[in-house]
Amino acid sequence: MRIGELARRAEVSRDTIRFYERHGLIRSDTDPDASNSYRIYPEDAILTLEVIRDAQAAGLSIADITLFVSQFMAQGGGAEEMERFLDDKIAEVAGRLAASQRFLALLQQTRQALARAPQDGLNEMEDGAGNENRTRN
Amino acid sequence: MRIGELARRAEVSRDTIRFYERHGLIRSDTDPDASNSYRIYPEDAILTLEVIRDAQAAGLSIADITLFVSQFMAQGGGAEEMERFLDDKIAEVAGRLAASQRFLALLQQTRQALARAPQDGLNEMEDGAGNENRTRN
DNA sequence: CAAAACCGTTGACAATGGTCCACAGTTTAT
DNA sequence: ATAAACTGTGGACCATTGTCAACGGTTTTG
Repeated sequence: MRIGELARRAEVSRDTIRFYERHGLIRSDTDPDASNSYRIYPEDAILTLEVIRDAQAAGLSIADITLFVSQFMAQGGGAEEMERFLDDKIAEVAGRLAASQRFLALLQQTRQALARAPQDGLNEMEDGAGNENRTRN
Repeated sequence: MRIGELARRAEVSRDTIRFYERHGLIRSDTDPDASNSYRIYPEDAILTLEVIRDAQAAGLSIADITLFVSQFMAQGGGAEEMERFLDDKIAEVAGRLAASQRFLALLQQTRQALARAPQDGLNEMEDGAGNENRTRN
């Protein structure tokens, strides 16, 4: 598949694909019996792009994702270095997940309070949902 | 409290606090009966900084957090605009949360495969954990 | 009373993650 | 066969989220 099709199917821009490729996240080849310089992307590039999306949502940098994808897509023995890396990232992502859940709850509380009291602001929020307002600390 | 104490207690740098303040996330006052120009931060700035941390982990930009915090910390009637904003952010964060969970599972699978097969790479991963490898799509 | 630690302001710098533009060549549709 | 759509390359540019260095003033500590 060529870059345009990949871009359409994975819903990212061509420039983004090239950016990822420069950073080692995606791989492509040239068709040897072609006179052009067009690059051919494997089908699984779509999957890779989906993984990249999720990894970014989980807060990983391009550099980290590069490392992960190379391990994930490769056949390569287990290095201890890689184990440490994965353990680190698992802890990191789990932490961010917890923070996101806290924040989502806060968003939802705030939304509820707004719906209940379209007039007076949010101080209607009953402290029954983890909102211990430790103002005096 | 002055900036140094806030920085220590909330575990962010002074520069970061000033950066947030310039962007309207944090508020402070000057002590009127003081000859200096030192700013005084309220106790709840610590809470605000904690919320900022969670919100960032959840993927919000500074601009979005500014909007949210102003609504969250203020007494101000419910604008429909704010309701739309909150609904948007709830959807966004929920989406990222799901993506993060998918990615965390992938990380854990990869880690497991690495532990099980320290030699041969990951192709030992049995497809029994949501790894439908739709290469031909 | 000094020195050390703190404070505010300004402006430069940096890393990250792209996006855009101009150019020239290639393929596809009409 | 010709226009429209696609492709690669190179480099400039952008927003975001801070961080750092320098300067002069203030407070606290020894």
